Amino acid sequence: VPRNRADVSREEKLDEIVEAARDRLVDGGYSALSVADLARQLGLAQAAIYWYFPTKDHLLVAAVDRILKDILERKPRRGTAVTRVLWFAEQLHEFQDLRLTIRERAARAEVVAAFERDVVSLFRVMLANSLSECVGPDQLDDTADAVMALCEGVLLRDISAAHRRRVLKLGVERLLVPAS
Amino acid sequence: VPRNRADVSREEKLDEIVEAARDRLVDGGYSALSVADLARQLGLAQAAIYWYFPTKDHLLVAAVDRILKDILERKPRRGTAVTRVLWFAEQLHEFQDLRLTIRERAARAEVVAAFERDVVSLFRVMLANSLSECVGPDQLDDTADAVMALCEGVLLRDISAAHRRRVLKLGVERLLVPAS
DNA sequence: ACCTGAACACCGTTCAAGT
DNA sequence: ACCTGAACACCGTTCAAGT
Repeated sequence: VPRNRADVSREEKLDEIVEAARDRLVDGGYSALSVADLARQLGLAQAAIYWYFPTKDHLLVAAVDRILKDILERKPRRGTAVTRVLWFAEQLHEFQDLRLTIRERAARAEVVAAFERDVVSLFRVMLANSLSECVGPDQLDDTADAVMALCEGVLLRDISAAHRRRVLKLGVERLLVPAS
Repeated sequence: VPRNRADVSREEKLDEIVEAARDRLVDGGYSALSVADLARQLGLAQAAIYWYFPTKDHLLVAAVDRILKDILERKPRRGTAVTRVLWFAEQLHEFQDLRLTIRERAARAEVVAAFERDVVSLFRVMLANSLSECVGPDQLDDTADAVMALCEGVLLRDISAAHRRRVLKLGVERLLVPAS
C-alpha cells in the first residue's frame, strides 16, 4: 500500500533524502552511502529514491554540494594572502576525503565529472582572486595552479594539523615570492 | 570435481592471479577488480582466490605493489635535483589513480593502510635524498614535504602533460630556493 | 506525481565437502 | 595443500503495478 505524501512538498522530501545522504557521507564516506540502507532509514522502498535521483551518483553530487556550500558559508575573513590561503586549506581539510571520492567517481559518471569541473574552477577563481594582489598578472595562472596543487597535496597526506600548517606556510611563502 | 594443480608451484599460481588482477586494475581501476570476475577469467571458483588472498584488499596490495615496482624499475638517471623531481613526478602520473584508490581503501583495511605508509615513506626517502644536495639539512624535511605535496597535488589534477610540467617546474624551482 | 514489491544481475566472503 | 559448489548478506537499478 504505497503511502502517498502529496501533502509534503517536493522540496521537503528531496531535502530529507539529501540530508540523510549527507550524514552517511560525512561520517562513513562513500562506502557508507547505500541507497538501500538510506531507503530503509527513511522508511521508503529502495525504488522511491530513484524517483528523485536517477542514479546514486546524482545523489552523491547533491549531498556533496550541500556539504561544500556549508563549508564555504564560513567566509574567509580579511588578512594577508598567505593567511587567507592557510585558512582556506584548513577549511577544506575535512572535505578532502570527499574530494577523492568525487575524483574517483568522476571517471565513472559524467554527472560527477561535471560537478568536479565546477568545483575545481570555483576554487581556482577564489584562489586567483586572493593571489592577484601579490602576484603579477603574467605569473598569476601558474602560481595559482602551484598553490592549489600544494594545498591539495598537503591535504592528501595524513599528518597532524600542526605539521600540515607548517608545510603549507613554508610552501605558500616560497611560491608567492618571484622566482630568482 | 576440484582440479588440483599440485604440479604447478605455488608461486606460479600466485603470480597468475596477481598478474590478472594487475591487468584489471591498470585499465579499469578498482571498480574493475572483481574477485568473482577474476576467478571466472582464470577458470577458478570464486573461493579459490581466497586460498591465496584472505581479502580483496590483500590482492589489491599485491597487484599495486607489482605495478609500483615496475615503475620504479625504470630508474631515474642523473641530473639536477629539479629535473630529477620532474622525471619522478612524470613516472608517477600513471600511478595516481591507484594512489587514490590506496588512500581510500586504507581507511577501510589495515593491510592497505600499512602498504600506504610504506610507499609514502619510500617516496619521501627517495625525494629527501635527491634534495639533500641543494637544501640545508635544517630545512630538508619541510621542503621535502612541500615538494612532495606539490607533486601529488599536481598529479591529482586532470590537466595536460605540458601544463603539468610547467606548474611543477615553477613550483619546484621556487620551493628549492631559500625563503626570503 | 509518487511510491511499492519484486525481480535482475551483480558483489565479497564463508564453509562444508571433496581430492 | 588446494579447490569446488552452494550459500549468505549485501549491492544499484529497473519496472509493472498500485494510489
